[in-house]
Amino acid sequence: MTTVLVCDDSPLVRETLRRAVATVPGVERVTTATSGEEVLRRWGAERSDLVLMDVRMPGLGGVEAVRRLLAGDPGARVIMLTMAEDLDGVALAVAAGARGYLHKDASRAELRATVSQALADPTWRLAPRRLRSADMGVAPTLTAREIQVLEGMSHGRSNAEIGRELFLSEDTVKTHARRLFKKLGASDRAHAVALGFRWGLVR
Amino acid sequence: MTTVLVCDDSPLVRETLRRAVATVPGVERVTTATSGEEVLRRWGAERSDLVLMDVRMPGLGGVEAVRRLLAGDPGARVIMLTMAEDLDGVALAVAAGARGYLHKDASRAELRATVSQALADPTWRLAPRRLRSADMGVAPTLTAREIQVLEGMSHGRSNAEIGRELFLSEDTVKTHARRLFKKLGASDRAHAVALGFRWGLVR
DNA sequence: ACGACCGTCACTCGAAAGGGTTACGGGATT
DNA sequence: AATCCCGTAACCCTTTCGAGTGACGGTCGT
Repeated sequence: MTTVLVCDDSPLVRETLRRAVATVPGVERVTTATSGEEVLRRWGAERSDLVLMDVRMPGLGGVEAVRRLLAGDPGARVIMLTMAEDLDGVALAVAAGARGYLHKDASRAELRATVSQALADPTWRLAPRRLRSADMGVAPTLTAREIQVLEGMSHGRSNAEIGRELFLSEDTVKTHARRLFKKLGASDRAHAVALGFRWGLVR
Repeated sequence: MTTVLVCDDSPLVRETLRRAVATVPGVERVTTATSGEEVLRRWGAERSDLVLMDVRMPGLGGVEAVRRLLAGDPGARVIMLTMAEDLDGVALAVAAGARGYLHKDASRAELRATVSQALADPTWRLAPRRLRSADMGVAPTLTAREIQVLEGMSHGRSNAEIGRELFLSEDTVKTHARRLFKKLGASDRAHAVALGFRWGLVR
């Protein structure tokens, strides 16, 4: 019985991953956990062949979870999930024994390929993958202009200021703003900036 | 005789690093190499206590150089140098046995601190350095209330909504908002949310 | 060639936001 | 005791935002 355990605190990401992993040939069961603590708690009773775990989680972080998991079971295979370019987190997790990592905005195909390979080869290590966001149905695609406007907002610029910076009229900036709000599902600029950070669109 | 080996193909970077490392207390000699091949070639004759090596180098890359170096001498201590956010390179190098990494745009102080620590403690591994925050100092301290308000903003709530949620008047929310803006140095709520994410105050 | 976006700009209008200021009771700190 | 910060609340006043709407030329894919 080949099982994969997906661990992420965000229900949205968790479900997306679960569904994607479930389509990998050979995977018979996908279980989920919402925290590192839960993974450790359940590991004794019910092990998985592969664990996909978020680097950043509240409470016990992904790195520490990997460390403890491998301390108890050196054979466990873990792939870390990372939102943006989380250098520290990934490096620490790999040092702790994670087999590799995946960006959360990887395509479904890439995700499946990596999971498939990790399951097929028990000695598999680190096939880094960086990819697009659109395929996961998670992160909205903003145009270059919209991202520029969003970045301006994240720096505390007013629409007029952003306009001067980008040589646009304030009205044009407002149009871009409205469009990116709609795409992100944001109710105002503060929300948009937050979502931008959460999707890794801005830093 | 404590010696450090700096390996980078760019003369400019190499010299800068050499001079910086030379000022670390306890370091008696700093040698340089321009390629992974050179490091391996000279390692038999003349070992160093610590190697600083660029991840990206022409010919034998930094990752492969680390792998081969450690294959011949498992006790060798290597810190990788990386230009930008080179997730793949760093992860691979760490997997290959590198003790840690440093951004090339790290401050002199950061570099020296890391080298110093690596030399002092032979078991040293991965003291991740987040340089974004390094030059900013320390995160401002927000009160619990202020963080609640900031979180409300990051969820796209208006002041009135946040007030209803926290059983406060809108005016009180505005007061908290104004105070947290001042603490963060934010010009508006969007900026405040961005700074909150950058400081790790909200997620 | 025909939508579907994208980038650009304009106008209106009501609803928020944000600055300044004041105030008062309570902790904590000095 | 004096002071500083916090939590609460209110008032005024100006600026900014955001929604709605319309428009026009360009590009891309079908």
